[in-house]
Amino acid sequence: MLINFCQTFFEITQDKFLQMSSASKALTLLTHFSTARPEIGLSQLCRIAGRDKATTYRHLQALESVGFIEQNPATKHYRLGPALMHFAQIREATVPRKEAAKSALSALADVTGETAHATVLSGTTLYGLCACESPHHGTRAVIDINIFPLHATASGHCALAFGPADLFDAAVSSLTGFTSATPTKPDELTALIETTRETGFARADQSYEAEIQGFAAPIFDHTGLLAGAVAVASVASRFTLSLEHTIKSELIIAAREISRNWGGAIPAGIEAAWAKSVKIPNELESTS
Amino acid sequence: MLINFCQTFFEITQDKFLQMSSASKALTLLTHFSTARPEIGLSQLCRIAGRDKATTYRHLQALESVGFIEQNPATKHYRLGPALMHFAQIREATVPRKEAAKSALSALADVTGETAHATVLSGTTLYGLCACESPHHGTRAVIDINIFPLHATASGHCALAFGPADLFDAAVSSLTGFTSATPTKPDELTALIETTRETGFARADQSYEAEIQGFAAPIFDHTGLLAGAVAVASVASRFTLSLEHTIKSELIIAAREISRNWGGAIPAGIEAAWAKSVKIPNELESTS
DNA sequence: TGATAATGGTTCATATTTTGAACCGTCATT
DNA sequence: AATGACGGTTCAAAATATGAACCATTATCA
Repeated sequence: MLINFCQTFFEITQDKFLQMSSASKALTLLTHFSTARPEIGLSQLCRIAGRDKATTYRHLQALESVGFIEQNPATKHYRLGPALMHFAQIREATVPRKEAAKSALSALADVTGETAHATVLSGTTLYGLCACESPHHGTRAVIDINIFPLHATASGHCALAFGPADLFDAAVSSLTGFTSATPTKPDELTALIETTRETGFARADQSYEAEIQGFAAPIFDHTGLLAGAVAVASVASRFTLSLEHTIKSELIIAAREISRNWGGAIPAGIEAAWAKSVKIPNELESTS
Repeated sequence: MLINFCQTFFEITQDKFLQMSSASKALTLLTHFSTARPEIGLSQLCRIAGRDKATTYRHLQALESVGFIEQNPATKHYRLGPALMHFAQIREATVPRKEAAKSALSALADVTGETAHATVLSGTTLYGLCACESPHHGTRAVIDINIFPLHATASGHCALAFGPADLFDAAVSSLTGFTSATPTKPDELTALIETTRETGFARADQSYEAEIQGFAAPIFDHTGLLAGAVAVASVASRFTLSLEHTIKSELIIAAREISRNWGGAIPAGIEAAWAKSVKIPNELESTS
């Protein structure tokens, strides 16, 4: 998100820097490194970051002094440093993934008044990670399944839409019919996946359990690949357009937060799809 | 009294920070987090870092704004942030040191039956990179990935013996005594370093933890300079001359392999020292 | 319970640090 | 030999960092 922000709103960043601390300015340099562009020279980085050479140089020196950046002695280009490995290990020990998802799910369940849950993709299997029920209503969805069928659940459609391509073969190989609405033909499934890709959300309209409306959004981890999905299961009888809007808005927030906590970020394409399918802006928590 | 102490302590630390950039000062706050102390409150951190509360607070804000720190909403304490996972991923993709070291460490742990680990030197700090325990014995050393004291660990002695000269000053400035065998006088440390240079190995005889014998060999990267160390921590009670011989032989192999994977090579002088202190030839895989 | 001390967070005048245009030396290209 | 791109450096001007004192809450405890 930070990367997108910096690259997209490039002209604004100069103004932005006026109220940034020096440390933030230096650290922002790190966001320009990626697996696609792992090493950057001084002049090149100045151009990318849109900042003065002397300043950029001093920032790099500061970052190098604490091991966040190191210089390739052969090319004089800079790259991310070894200290990052060290701190990442402590971070992972401090905030394990499940723990990190819990707070987001709790908020999601609380605001929507419905049951929220998160799933994790491992190979071609989608496992339930944890669920959070809202005490708001007497009737509510109870998530007690461990393995989520790819073809019949909203989380599964997210995985199929944004995960590795080989998932589709795995899905069509067992198109079990759970309800009358379960997609049991490959074409039906393809259409649902296509809709999911267009909107950034998956919707399962009583396709796994009758009376349950499922909505899901994808989550990504540090590999940059789909790591799982976050979903809300609501009772169909009290479903409204207003609730749908709330669920979608909150799913975006939750998907962003969980991805962030897992060291990943929502790809720009999905953010764009969300922006189109949900009208309200969602930059609430940035640069607070 | 307490005030006096605080002020003198403060002036000392202040000297250390005089020539540091603001960004470095903010980033050094991160070094106070560890698996043993994963969350730190504001006041507590001020005491640990010996800095002003307002300054520390602003530094934390800066770090939080870029995701290097986050606040536990429940306790208001600070902990390492999610951005570290992101950058560590890119770093590892750029320079896959950890991956490169793993296989060698695994073999080292397997053959010696003891715990093997690798450390990385960044500035004047020696970080733990990864550890590999052998399932061979019930009791074994457990390496809590952390910062390795230069004066008290075998890896540290390797760094002092074969790394940059300014490490020695950094080491003598904090000669903390961990056990009765910890070298706490510069002269003692100098002697140990000298032995390390002569043999090409460092040996830490219960100088960091009681009952732990540490052996280490230096590893070098593409810069031609010392990059870190590879070490074996064995339980003192089952230590024998035969095991020492095995450890040294295997350390040579591991140090060569890791250095090679990191784009470096063992300097001829150290190879010569090894040849003298371990009788069997170890030129098995060279110039293949 | 009420007094006390510790906590996280904020303010503002002071002065230190950061900043960037211009500069230097080197290297590869023309 | 001229050119331009590169990494790196300098110094006056200006934005930024600093810390003592302050506020509001929250333990702590007599």
